[in-house]
Amino acid sequence: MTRPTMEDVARVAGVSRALVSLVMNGSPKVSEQRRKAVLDAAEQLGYSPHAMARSLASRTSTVLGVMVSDLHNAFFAEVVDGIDEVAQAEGFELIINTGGRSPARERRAVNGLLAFRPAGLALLGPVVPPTTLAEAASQAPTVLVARSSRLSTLDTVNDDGEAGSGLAVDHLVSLGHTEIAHLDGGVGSQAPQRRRGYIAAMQRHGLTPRVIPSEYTDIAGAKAVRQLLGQGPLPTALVAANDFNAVGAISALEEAGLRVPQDMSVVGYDNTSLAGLRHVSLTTIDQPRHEIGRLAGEALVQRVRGERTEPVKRLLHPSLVVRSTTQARS
Amino acid sequence: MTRPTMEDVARVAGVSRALVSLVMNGSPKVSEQRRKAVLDAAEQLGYSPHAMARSLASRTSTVLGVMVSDLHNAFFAEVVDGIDEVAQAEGFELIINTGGRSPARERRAVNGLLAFRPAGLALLGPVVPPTTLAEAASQAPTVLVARSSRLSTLDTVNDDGEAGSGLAVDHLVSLGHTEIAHLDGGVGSQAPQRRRGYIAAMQRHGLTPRVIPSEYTDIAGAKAVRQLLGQGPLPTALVAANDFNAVGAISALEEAGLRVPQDMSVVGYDNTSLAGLRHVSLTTIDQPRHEIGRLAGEALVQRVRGERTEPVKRLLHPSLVVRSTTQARS
DNA sequence: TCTATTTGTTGGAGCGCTCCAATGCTGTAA
DNA sequence: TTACAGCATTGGAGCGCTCCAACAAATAGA
Repeated sequence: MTRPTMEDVARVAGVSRALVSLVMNGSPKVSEQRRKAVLDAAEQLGYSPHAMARSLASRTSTVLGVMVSDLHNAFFAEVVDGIDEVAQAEGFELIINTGGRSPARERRAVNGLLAFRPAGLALLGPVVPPTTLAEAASQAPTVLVARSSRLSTLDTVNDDGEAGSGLAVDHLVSLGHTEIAHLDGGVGSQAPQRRRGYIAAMQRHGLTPRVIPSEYTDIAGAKAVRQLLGQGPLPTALVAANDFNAVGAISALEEAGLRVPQDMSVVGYDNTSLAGLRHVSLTTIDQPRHEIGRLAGEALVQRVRGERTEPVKRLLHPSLVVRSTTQARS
Repeated sequence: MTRPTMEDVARVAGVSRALVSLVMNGSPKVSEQRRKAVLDAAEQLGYSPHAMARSLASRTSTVLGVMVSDLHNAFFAEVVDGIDEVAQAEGFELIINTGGRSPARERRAVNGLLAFRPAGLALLGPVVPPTTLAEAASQAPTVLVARSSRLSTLDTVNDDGEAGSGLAVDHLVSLGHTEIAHLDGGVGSQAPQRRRGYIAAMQRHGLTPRVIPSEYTDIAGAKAVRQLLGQGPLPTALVAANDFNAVGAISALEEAGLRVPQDMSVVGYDNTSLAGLRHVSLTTIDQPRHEIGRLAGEALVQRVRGERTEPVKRLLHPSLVVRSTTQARS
């Protein structure tokens, strides 16, 4: 199981180890004849360079460390996919671990990544304190996803949750709605931004905001609606905290004999695969998850290459996806 | 940005580099006094060992390579999560890349992982030909997930798709159903197993199988049902290819004025987050995704440690999750 | 013709670590 | 006293590679 080394290839090809190194790195100053001899020998022996030895000797790294706070979450899985796309295109490898939402575990995860002296670090939805972020950033170029930070050593990439809620409100207003309530995401990440965006948009339109406490689950969405039903005058439209919350809300509405969208329009948030099902067909706000990943990857690569030293704080524009749960006010 | 090395720590602590190495690896034969001096020096300098240098020098690796054919797929994301759990517990790191469902890209992905001389390799849903699998397995202990192989050098971990469909049929039969059709998954992975399981279970109960061609999407599920509606006598129950297919089927049934489960029982497959939504509340078959990941991780660790040399072919038992889309035949 | 320059090739040092044989040391038995 | 453990500690070789200075050979310029 012991694999051939550069030394072995050199011996078979009848050249020096240094020449093999040049060939492996595609140096132009190698004669065609020798290059062929080396490649043949490598092929014959089944040789491929040892990435760690190369990294050690060259004092460079092609590894990007990725800490995912929660891989269960489809959002992060798609972000990783976006980072991976850039990494593959630019010749980097991803080394991933997860933090399990606990600051202590997350810290250990980040240190585990740093032990590989990665070229860069991407932290997806980290829950560690800012000092830990600063510490990480001092060891390797770092990009933060789904968490903002004012630290000037960190790049950040985020969805503009405020703008997203604004889009939802604008859409409903354009359909003639004026009584629009928001089912709040509570402690969920991005929930404050979404609430602020909702309130700001309502005020911009001269309407009165109405925030119903809820959470990022379908159960909570249903509960919030049942509560709303017992509270006097109903709104004609809902801006839900996210898609799950929206689906819960819709089923509670239907149970109460209200039809969506005839009696109530509902907008979700996230454009999960759920929203696209024809059975659900939910009007929602699309967060460009893959794009977020790609931008995070690109930000990292730029820093690693020294093409940029200024921090980048990117706020991505979400977009409205109109499906069948919204219609003009009757 | 250049980090301290063992040499630096040794100088500060006033000991040799070798002693620092012993301390870092928790050797028992180091005096308390020196150990403390070393740890203090390390702390002061912010030193942490260089994982790649360690790996190179010790000729061992703590890296597990994971090739995911498709990270978009929630199934694989959860499997990775399971592998990660074992890896963290056993002191391994995961290095991940994706194959994008193309054999050529997948091959490159696997070679990229092998360049790091990982201790083991996990291939999740690979589409490469068996020879490539054999090649990979000859370089590092390898476990295959969501793909079977008779190769004796490979461990495999799979869900028992045949048993899963069998559970669905048994459940429906126990509810008094005899006209049970299967919406087939076509070219989807595991679809043949599910079909075979359905047919075998029907025959076991002395019933006539009826397979309707379809696919793993809600659109296809709806289409298959519309086709079924125009084809004479209806079954009273459906075993769908997967959850998405089932949801599509249900919405087509409802559009046609049939109620689920009163007029038609429907069973899904996969127990995705979708199925659990109260709005959907789909009776389905649960694949132990996390468990699959854990077992894959464990299989790998065992091989890496040399605790086992025999190949392991694990077939996990899926389980039935009864929700609201099935009821006794009226 | 002889010296410069270019081109292709090579040996060796070194990346940060581990591991082994060898070292000095203290304590105990003869 | 000498011999011999037993123990903590150390120097050095080496993991597989890169990179640099040095080199021989071929080419160009005078």
